[in-house]
Amino acid sequence: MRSEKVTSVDVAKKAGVSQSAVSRVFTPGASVSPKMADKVLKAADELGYRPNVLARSLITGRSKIIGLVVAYLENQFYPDALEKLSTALQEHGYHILVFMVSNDDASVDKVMGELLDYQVDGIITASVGMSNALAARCSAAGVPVVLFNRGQDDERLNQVTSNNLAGGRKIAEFLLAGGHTKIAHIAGWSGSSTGRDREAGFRAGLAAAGVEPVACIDGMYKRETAAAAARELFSGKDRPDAVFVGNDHMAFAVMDVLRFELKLDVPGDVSVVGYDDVPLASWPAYDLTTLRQPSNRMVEATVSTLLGWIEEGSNDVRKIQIDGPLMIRGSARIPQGWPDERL
Amino acid sequence: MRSEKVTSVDVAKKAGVSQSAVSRVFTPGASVSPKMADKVLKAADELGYRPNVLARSLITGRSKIIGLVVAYLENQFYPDALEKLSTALQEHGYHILVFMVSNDDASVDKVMGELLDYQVDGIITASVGMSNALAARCSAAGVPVVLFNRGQDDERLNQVTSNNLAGGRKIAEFLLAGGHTKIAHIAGWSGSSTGRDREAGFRAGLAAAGVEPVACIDGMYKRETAAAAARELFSGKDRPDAVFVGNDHMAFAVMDVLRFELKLDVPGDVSVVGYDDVPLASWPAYDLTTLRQPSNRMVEATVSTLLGWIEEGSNDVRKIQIDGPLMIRGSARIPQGWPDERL
DNA sequence: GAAGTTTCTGCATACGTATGCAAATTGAAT
DNA sequence: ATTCAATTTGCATACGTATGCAGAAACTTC
Repeated sequence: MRSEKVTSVDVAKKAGVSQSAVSRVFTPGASVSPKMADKVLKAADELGYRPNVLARSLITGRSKIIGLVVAYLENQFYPDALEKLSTALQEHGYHILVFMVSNDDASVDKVMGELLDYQVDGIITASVGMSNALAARCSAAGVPVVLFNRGQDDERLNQVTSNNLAGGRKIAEFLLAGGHTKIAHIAGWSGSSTGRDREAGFRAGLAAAGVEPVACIDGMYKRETAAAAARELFSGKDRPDAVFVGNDHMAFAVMDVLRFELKLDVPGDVSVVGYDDVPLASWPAYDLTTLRQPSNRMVEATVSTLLGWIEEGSNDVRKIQIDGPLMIRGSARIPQGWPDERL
Repeated sequence: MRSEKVTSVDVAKKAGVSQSAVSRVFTPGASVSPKMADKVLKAADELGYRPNVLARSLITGRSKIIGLVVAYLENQFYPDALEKLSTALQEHGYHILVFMVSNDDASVDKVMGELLDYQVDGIITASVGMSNALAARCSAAGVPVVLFNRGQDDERLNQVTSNNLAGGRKIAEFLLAGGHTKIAHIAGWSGSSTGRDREAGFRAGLAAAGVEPVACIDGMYKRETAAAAARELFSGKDRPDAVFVGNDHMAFAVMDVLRFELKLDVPGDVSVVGYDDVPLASWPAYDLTTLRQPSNRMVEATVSTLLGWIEEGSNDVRKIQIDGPLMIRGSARIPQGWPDERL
């Protein structure tokens, strides 16, 4: 009942040819005559032979495996990205090996070690940073890294993000145009470039009109933290009339608190704007105005960067920023005559 | 700038021992003297040596890779399960290789072939069925399979589900006790055992009280299909006063239609009950009454089954059903004195 | 049909590790 | 010190595949 592996040697024997011939038939671009290919494929088919990827990778140095490091899948943005990444890579013959981490350096380091043990051809980190030591190790091992939705200064790391600065600014302009005067921000985790950049862009946008946010709290990209922040900001008498929340995942928590705990009307009493445009944002229950991170294009950029390094030996580090439109929906007051970018 | 692999041979040379000695130091349970271990570990450390998992698996026949086949991650139940599965397996030294499929046999067959090429130690399919031919191939290859959240009659396939029959019945009883008289069902995909079992249990529960559902539509586990079904069911004059929706993901779509398109009150006009208890179900915006699939225990059962086959050579096929409680929330009328199972 | 060119094939070896076997070392017991 | 057992080590080989090299075969061209 144990497995009965069929190897290229078996096929060779059955077809009456050499093992190398079999190998060549299954290696795209190798030199084989049609006759040979026929013979071999027939034998292979009868035996149910398929090349062993692991053995192959031992010799080619290519495993066809991409390591994905991710901290949590609760924020819908990430499963969505994972699905798209996996599908896109699959079309190129690669597959994703998943590594869950908690977002501290020790955990990332440990996991990344295991990752390299698998001889992955490349690494994608989703919303996870890397220590410099680690970046050095990957670089030394010749394994390209793309930070997906996270920036970092290291000169060895590719990165793909949305244009968070521009996005933050656009949201500031939108809220100002809507006539809001007391504008707050529940920010993304300050330990992340995305959180910092969105805040910086947002502040810059307000500052251009001589405005300052009435409050700015780190929501840590967590529902609970964001909810607590919302309670703090909006319980008092002199509450803000608008809030930009650092991502949709937190924005949902904030809206829940505003509506169901504090009985405030959104957008009547408070305008709420998020960031990401996850599928849930367009569901009528939230109908959230939010800045879209174009995950399709981000995935595309990630995959092409990675494959460029792996298959074409590229070695220019790319720091890609992709602009996204503001998705205007019902959770924030819409300024008179504001152009809808989606049109 | 290309990679400089350091192998066990390098370490052996540096430590002045044989390659086998190095191998043994890194093989748990092998016979090595403390002195030897010290020498080798020191050399390994200085060179930054780590064993090559792929080369190792070539010889041991164990890749430490588990293939996960999954159709879509939009339904929050699956990313949640994926996260838990991955974390649990990681603790045992295994990792998940992801394969996305569309849910038709051809796609599954193709992908499953690639899967076996990677010499995976085991396969988990999440909400995806398998052709018999495929089951046979996995079995012949000695690769254990666990169907997660999907049942199938094949005698070679392990499976872990919630008790869908009991769950469906429990929901019927709950709705009947609430005094509902016109009860409809927007069912899970009829091509899946979960969809069929939930419906069967639900019908049985109603039948026990001499009641029949006023309507029963296949929602295909898709938002759009479920929404269309809701429009059809609830647009007319003589609308149902309760609906059991085959999973939470569809139930959210149904609630959106009821509230925002048809301006009906939930649960005032219509009671809605879902199935899964994904995190979103407990958010106040939906506050969905739903039957919990205990994903923690389902994951635990999946992992222990799989590891039993892989590491202990178990070969009894397990068909595990796990009971879950009804999570009573605000989307359905609560019968007088109905016991809260969670207490 | 001979010479030259191109295409194809088999041989041998390599990838990085684990493991059976026998030799070498250690330790215990006399 | 000597014998015997137990432990540790190195040697050689195997896992399943890809590929450089040289020879064989096929095809051109005159």
